[in-house]
Amino acid sequence: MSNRIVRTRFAPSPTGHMHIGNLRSALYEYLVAKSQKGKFILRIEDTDQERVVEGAVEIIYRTLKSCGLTYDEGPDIGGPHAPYIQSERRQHYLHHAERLVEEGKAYYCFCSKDKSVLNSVDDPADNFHSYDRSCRNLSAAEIAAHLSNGESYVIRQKMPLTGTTKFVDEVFGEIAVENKELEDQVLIKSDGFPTYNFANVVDDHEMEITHVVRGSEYLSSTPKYNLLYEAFGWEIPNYIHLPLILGEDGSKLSKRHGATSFGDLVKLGYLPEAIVNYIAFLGWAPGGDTREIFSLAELENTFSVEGISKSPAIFSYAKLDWFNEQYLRVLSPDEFVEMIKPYTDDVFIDKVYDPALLARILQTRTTKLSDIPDMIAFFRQADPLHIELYMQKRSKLNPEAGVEILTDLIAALTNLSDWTENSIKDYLNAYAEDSGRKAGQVMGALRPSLSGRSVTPGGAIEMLIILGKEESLKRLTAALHFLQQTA
RNA sequence: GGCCCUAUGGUCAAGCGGCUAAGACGCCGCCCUCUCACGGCGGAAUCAGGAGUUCGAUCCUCCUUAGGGUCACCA
Repeated sequence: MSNRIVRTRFAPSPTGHMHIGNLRSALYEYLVAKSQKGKFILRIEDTDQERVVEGAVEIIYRTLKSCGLTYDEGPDIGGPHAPYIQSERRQHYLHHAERLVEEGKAYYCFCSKDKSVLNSVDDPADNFHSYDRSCRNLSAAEIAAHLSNGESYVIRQKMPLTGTTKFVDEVFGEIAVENKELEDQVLIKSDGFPTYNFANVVDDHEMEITHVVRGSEYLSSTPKYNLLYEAFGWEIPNYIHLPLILGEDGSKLSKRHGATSFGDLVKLGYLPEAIVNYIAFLGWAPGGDTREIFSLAELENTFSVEGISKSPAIFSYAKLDWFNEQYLRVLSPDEFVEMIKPYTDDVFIDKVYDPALLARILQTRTTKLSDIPDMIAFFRQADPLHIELYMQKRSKLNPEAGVEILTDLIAALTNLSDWTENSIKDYLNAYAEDSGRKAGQVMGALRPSLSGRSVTPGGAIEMLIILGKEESLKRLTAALHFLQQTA
């Protein structure tokens, strides 16, 4: 077994979006396999026909692709165990279940759905009781009678009534459960489809999955799976259960915590690489190494199961922000220009602007791409002016000084023929010196006049360039009029 | 409620019987600086509680407490 090639699988159900928890499972499944030169398999679990969502499978493909989690076998690329979609594997399940029936390890159950479902879901009296096993010991004649009536049925596994089932999880250690806690689980549903529980075991066995990696919400049902493996005489896989991801309030991460799907996060302008890097660290740490920025390839080299923690981790948007910033910062200027283009184009629309300069002032200031429009909206249209903008203690700027500075600068800049950073900078510095003002005061008068804001990305000079001479002078003039009328 | 799991700063966490208990995010302060950022430096902040075991417990055991998960013809 130890020499066997490691095979893991990501087995999502096509629900229409990729939840962060699912993606984290996929990532760890990938890493468990790839860190040991193994194979990573994608399998679609669509046994619940009532929940199939159009286009959901494509979202799964797209997400894995943009995260770099390439699989060695899967529905769209095939493989030795095709098909990789459970609904196309129907013939793989029934005969296995019937074999168990023949061997007396499973039985037909004719009880109504209502009976078994209502009995077990939340009872007002807070009682939780499982299926009463009333069909467990039907006689052959009774079964034949039900069958000839055309009654629908499910196939249930006969669980042992006594004893305990234990297994060793690679993260959580030994887990033991009393068999009497386990109910006679349904293997085949009345629509003929296998349950997830059953299909999962059959597929994992047939696809030779060696390491089952999944969230710890499956921990307590794992003994049921093991009992199935044992009933078939199949080898039980290694288990690696992952700690849960919680929302900031400590409850299971869900929509009310904000964006919780990969697609939502990308839409907000988080880079896939940053998301992957961050969720790799949710529930795992590389031990002595204090680095945090890891590419997927580096994770493949560093990852080990020993680093997985048992306690649940809280998903922190603040930390994700930091990761995203790190990835944004190390982009080359050209890459960054390309990346923000859709957002900046949206603001400038038909106006010409200098994308490279804009990118330069944004790159160290951007947390996530979707923040950009608000940060630069004033380039399109300045915010309304307020007199407070011209009252700055540190630079000793007041409205009177503002009037003087603007008056001087409008005249001078109008005559400045070389509208470039260097030339404007030289002029402004000279002006500050000549007029006996601090540069901060001059710039302090320009910033709000050009933007209507006291805080802007970049400095006054960059704004002058991006806005262009004409627009700049227009805004400065408007600001001067505002000050003259208000002050 | 039964069963299962978890417990180091606000968050992610290193630690795996002996340490002034790493590091990161966030927060605060200082420096840099035309604002804000970036960058640099510094600071506050943690072993849930109680019994054991041991010469010695963050680390091992038990109990308590607090969280979480699970009890479907959903995955």
